[in-house]
Amino acid sequence: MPRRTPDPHPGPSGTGRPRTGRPRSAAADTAILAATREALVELGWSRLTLGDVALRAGVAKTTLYRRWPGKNELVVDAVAELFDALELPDRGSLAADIEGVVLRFAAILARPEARSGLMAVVAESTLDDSLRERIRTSIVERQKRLVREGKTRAQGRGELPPDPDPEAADRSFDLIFDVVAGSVVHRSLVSAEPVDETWARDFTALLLAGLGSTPAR
Amino acid sequence: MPRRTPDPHPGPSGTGRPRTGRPRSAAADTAILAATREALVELGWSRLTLGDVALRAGVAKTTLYRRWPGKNELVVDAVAELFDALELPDRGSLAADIEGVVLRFAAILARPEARSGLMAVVAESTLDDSLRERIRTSIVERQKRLVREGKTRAQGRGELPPDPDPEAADRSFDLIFDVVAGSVVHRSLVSAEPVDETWARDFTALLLAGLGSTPAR
DNA sequence: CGGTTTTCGCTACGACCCGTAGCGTAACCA
DNA sequence: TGGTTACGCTACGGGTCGTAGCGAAAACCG
Repeated sequence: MPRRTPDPHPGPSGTGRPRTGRPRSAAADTAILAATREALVELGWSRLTLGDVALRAGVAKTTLYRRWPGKNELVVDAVAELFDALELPDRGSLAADIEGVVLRFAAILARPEARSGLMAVVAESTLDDSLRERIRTSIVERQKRLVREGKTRAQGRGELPPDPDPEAADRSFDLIFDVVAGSVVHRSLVSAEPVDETWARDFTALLLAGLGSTPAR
Repeated sequence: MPRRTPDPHPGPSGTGRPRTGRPRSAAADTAILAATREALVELGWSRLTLGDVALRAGVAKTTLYRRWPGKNELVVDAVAELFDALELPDRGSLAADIEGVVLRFAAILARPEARSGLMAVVAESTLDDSLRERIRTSIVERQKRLVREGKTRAQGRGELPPDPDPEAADRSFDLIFDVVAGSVVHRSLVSAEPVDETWARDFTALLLAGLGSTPAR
């Protein structure tokens, strides 16, 4: 179930994991990550303690520290699993696809474990390069696939013009990703107002046609 | 200098602040808020302690607790002051105005005290209604003025059509605010890539014309 | 099978921070 | 000059941190 060796936290000696000796329990990994999300729901980020997580997961606190360096990395992995469920629906038109993925994304962000966990680790990552890299590979890069998929699909339908060159295409992917994800996150977490069908429709209209055309459906 | 009585944290007795007795030191307020930002830069959110802030500010820890309920509220106020410096430049066209405010907003977000502080309090606010309200009034609502100002200015120039009714105008304000602020924040903090002139230009083009037209300048 | 290696659960520990209470002093007002 | 509130300081119980040390369990290997 864990999509990669959940991990490492390279043991005190050597880099690669040894192939001899007692293997680590995979069940413990899933139990710990589930317990982390559960604790995030009930306690939020600041009151979440690793001792409590270990208790919920039914493992010793030391076991937890053998696998993750600390709270930050643990929560990144726990939250990343939530976003892996995201998929891009094929509803026949670019507008309908965008509306669909916006609503699905918002549904994940509506869950308390995602709300309190995501922003907290982003905040911590501003002073921790390795944590930032972990977020990048575990969450950000993994979800950019949705933009690539959606855009090429729209180009195949003829709804969007092809990109002039690959370099411009990459810039375009990154820009669209930040605009879509950023807008939904900001609406949901900062403005703290619901991302409902009405908002998704208005947002999609703005993204497709820009400010120039008549706003508000 | 503090734009409102920095606050309350209503004393043990009564609601309004009494007009008798020794008044609170205004200098202490500014010193505490400055010390908070300083500590955010050096320590980040998680390692910031109120004892340390009090030490830097040259006040007793108890003084700090008499004015703010806790770390969350203190950081909200400390960060809010940073965003009050934001202004909307008048560069003659809607596109130039947007590019300008995006770059100014990004410049504030580039400061370490804003980066680590803002996301952290947003994370905490997901389980704390009063904190969310404090963020709303101290930061979010205060900056929406930029959108209102920019949009009405553009309508005056004839660059944007007038809104059909006030209710639609409000929805439009909120939408644009979330898109602009959210995109810049996401690019800057989550994707962790620079908001430079190139990105600001690309973003503005997308916001004005939408995905339909040829992307990438 | 006995030996090796690594993980696991458990306990205990010093270090740090929290948030509050208590007290004497300082500043302002009537 | 009293009355009232803010301030600095000290001290405290309570909680969490991250680590060390131990014996037992679980895999691999000759």
